[in-house]
Amino acid sequence: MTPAANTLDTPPRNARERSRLETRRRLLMAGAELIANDGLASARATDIAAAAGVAVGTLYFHFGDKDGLLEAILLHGVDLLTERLRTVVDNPHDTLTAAVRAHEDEMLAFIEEEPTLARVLFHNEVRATEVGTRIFELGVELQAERLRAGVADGFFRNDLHADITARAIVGMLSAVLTWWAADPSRASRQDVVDTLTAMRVGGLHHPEL
Amino acid sequence: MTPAANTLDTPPRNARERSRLETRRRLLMAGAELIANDGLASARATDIAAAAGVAVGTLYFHFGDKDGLLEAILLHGVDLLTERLRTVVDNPHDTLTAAVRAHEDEMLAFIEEEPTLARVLFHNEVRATEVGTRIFELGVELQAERLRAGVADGFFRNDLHADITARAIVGMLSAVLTWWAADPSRASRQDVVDTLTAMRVGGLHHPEL
Amino acid sequence: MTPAANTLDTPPRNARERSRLETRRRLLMAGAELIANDGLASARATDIAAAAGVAVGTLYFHFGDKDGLLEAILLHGVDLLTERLRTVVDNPHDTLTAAVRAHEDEMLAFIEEEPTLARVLFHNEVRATEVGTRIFELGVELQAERLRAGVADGFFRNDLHADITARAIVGMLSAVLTWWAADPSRASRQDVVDTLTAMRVGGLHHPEL
Amino acid sequence: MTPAANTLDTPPRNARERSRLETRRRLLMAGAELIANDGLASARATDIAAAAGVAVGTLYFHFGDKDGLLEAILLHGVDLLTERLRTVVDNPHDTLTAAVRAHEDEMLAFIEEEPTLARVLFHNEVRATEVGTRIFELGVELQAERLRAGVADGFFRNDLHADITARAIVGMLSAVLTWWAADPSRASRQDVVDTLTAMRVGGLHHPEL
DNA sequence: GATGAATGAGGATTCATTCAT
DNA sequence: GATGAATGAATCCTCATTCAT
Repeated sequence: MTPAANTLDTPPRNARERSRLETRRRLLMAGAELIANDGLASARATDIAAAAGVAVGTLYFHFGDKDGLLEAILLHGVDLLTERLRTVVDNPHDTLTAAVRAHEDEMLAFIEEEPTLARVLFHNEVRATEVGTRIFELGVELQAERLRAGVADGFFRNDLHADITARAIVGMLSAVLTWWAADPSRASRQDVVDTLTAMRVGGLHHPEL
Repeated sequence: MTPAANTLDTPPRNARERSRLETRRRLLMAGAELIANDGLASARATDIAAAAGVAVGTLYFHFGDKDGLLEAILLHGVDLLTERLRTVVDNPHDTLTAAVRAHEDEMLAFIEEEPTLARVLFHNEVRATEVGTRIFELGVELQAERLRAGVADGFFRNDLHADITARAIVGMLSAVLTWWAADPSRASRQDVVDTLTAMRVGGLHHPEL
Repeated sequence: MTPAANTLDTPPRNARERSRLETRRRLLMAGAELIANDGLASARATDIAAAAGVAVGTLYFHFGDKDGLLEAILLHGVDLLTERLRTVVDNPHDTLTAAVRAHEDEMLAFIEEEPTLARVLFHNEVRATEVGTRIFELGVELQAERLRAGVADGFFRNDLHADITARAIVGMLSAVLTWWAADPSRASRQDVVDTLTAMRVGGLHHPEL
Repeated sequence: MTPAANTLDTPPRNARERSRLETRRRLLMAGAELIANDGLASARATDIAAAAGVAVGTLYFHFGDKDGLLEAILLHGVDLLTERLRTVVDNPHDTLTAAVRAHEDEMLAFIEEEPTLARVLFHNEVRATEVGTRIFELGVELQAERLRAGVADGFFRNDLHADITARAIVGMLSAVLTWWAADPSRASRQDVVDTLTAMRVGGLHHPEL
């Protein structure tokens, strides 16, 4: 019933599909905007649809329910963020510190360049949602894998529990980025990056180093 | 109209006051129980009152509104936790690691001994609340002060921004403790303490050490 | 949460309970009125509450949901009808025909004296409901027992299947009474009673054959 | 705009018309299937079209609206059933009982051989519909005529009111057949036929009385 | 102090139907 | 003939809160 979700895989074949994707995109953006500004609970389905210039039913046609819209927004945000981070990971870095710093830097760049999306992705009310939890757990999972890889490569100390450490890192990032995304004027980008990098590197390196 | 909030300061004078405090206590416990088990949104005011064996109106008499009850529960939890942590802080520790470990240890002990209260205090849905945010910010504030003191004492590196670091630490603790409080069988207490301690100590010590 | 349902068992103890029962009664009657006149689907919860002079929430407080109200109305109708029929059953009748006729007569009397309730109880839209089906099946059950008793007493032929026969009888009554309750001017009470009695007692052929 | 309704009268002239009729048939069958299994309210127009392998618009092109589809299904069912019953009526029967029995027998045969269609034709939810009522009243009308003919021929007693009796008979059949069509394993075909025949011919009392 | 019946604004969701392509 | 994305009026139900007793 719901139209195909994979927006990115195949280019629109015809005018009708192009228009459908355009409508979907408008709903996504309007939803992100309202949620970022008013909060999740205050963002009524009707308002989002109106902001997107369509009828409520259209929102439900595309996303099933309000949670479906939220999920689509979050996944889109994750997609964009992941894309950016991939380029960081692919580039070689001389030191662990440099690698971590590049990572944090990219995150802050994402927040600056996609402030609306970022304020939804990093949002306490959203975080408390079922969908939000799923995304958070996804992040923990990814982080845990990266840690295990780092341990296998000998970069990280192996006496830490990857799952718990991963959760600690994601929790730390989530708290700081949520705070900063809500109002980047609270601290300079440099300060945030410095602090997060120091926290992550200091905690992870071999104690004897 | 609302009875004095400071329940703990002065002992009940007479039978009437004792009964009032008893009612208040029952509401507090029933509220914590329902919120811990069903979540905040599912814990209806009416249900909490029923679980406490009183009428809804009584809940409103004692706490003003539902948020008032939540706040009272959280403050009670913070009280108990603070009490425990004070003994840790007052005891001298040989090393920073020992001090931090004692701190984390006490937190986990609190979760084990007051599981219901802990599952409210460390709860994503609660965290997203206005009251929950206030408590969180309180924690950040305390942590920041402790950090600043540590820097002044020369224990901590002074190139980190206390506010951001404090937020990172509290976010990290919040994420891990919320996860562990929901189901302590997920990881051994030892593992959690080890990981949190390593994260906090590693990130904080002088790089050259 | 829902107030005690047994309205008839114990008299109201105090003013508050008396008022509660009065509200409940008003909702019951308003619901029956609107359903009887507009049909089930057209009788909006808000309208019923307004007709009863209370807020919608009050309807939900008393009956849980719209189906709950319908069920209460139907059970009330069944109660009244059963009460009447009991007096018929208790009175001895010389012949089977007389007994059956008295039974049908009482049903029509009920429809005449409680036209609103009757038009809900005997209503196609209501009949299609889950609750309506339950009530219908209740009638089938009762009829089947009566038949079995009649067979045991030697009044009825024993080569018929009580369950199927009971369903046939109730289906027949339901169709005719629904039709007549909707507009009693369609046929004289006498004609309806005569026909139903004849059908139940003797079938279609000439009595002498 | 709507294609000619009389599908059966004239054979399709060309490929285009054949395809149109095939589409119509597929919608009819898909509709019957979904309504029979999920109920009328749960059978969405979109789902029916999907099950038929066409777009919703096609359903509306062929049947005008959802009620139009339902009506077409019911009329098709009535057609098939009438066809069968005609052969019964045309055959002479020695006794009234034999005639009635043959009639009931044919009905059950129809249910067994066209279970899906039968479960739509004999369906409480459908019965409560405007279209369903029309079909029901059609049955009552036919039955009344047959009764009047029987009285004119001297087969039936003339002291019964044809209209009321007809309604009683159709109500009885409807209730029993709806029940049996939903699950024929509930009773043997023989038992159902026996009971209905006995009810229609002779009533409940001992035959010899 | 306690009670609990009553409130009613508020929002998500449904789904038959349309019409431009 | 067929398509299917878009429509939007229509209703149910929730639940924190109040206040007369």
